[in-house]
Amino acid sequence: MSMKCRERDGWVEVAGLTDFDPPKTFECGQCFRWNCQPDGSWLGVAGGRAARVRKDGGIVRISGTLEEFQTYWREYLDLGRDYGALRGRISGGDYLAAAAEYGAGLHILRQDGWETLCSFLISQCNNITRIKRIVESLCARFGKPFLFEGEVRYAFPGPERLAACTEGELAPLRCGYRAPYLLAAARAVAGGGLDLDRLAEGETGRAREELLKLPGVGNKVADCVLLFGLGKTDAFPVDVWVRRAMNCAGEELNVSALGEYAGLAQQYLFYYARGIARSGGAE
DNA sequence: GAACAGGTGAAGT
DNA sequence: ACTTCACCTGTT
Repeated sequence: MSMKCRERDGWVEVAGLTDFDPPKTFECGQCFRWNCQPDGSWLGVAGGRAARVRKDGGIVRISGTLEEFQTYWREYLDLGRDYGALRGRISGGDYLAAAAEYGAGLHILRQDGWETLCSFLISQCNNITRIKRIVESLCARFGKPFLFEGEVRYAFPGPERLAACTEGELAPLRCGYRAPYLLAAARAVAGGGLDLDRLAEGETGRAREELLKLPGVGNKVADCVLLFGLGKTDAFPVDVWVRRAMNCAGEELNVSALGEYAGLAQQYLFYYARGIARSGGAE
């Protein structure tokens, strides 16, 4: 897998990415700030900046400079990992094989831990539309504004900013009983009691234990934060969709045997199960 | 209007 | 250890 990049007309063009599919990556439920635009590009905000991503033929285009690509987007989009090779090593029966085939091109984004924690606290018992609305509202109210393509966008607010809020100030977000969870998480991170960067460097199980201490963080949210926000590819979040997929997959699928990249298998299962449901098939 | 939606935590068996 | 229920809100 070789990747060739060059900068042209405000975009970075990357050739040779045979296993990166923007729609699958942005629609597989891991992120909430990427949206498909009328022109077919995906517009997103991450790391206090914004970009468009698109793929035409075999060329992936990411707006911005080569410098920005090399220092941020390349890692964020996890373009250096050979997903094709990983997929070849996943084994767990016919259902998982079909799911992996279906999800080929999906990448696990290397998102910010704090943003991921907040996003998945908000996600509980919620649908994607509302999750996205609440996250955007949170950013618009408390995040740092910046210009992108002449329009104002908002960075995800840092833990210090949120820690300074009262529950009343969060009320307009309409996130209901999740508001106190956000505040507690913000205070833990801003106060230094919870160091997400340090957790990312340590062992998955240890990081999980720490996350589970937060109110509103159970197994599902903790595993999503580990996988999407702390780079722990062995984390395996189980939600309603994955549960359904696992029922279909039967005993051939042994989660504990999936090992270091169990999380990738989880993403394939999630995307497959939900994709089938959306296209009207049985679960 | 009731039921439900990508969960959690407390309380009851 | 396993089951049931309330939790805030928006949508069907």
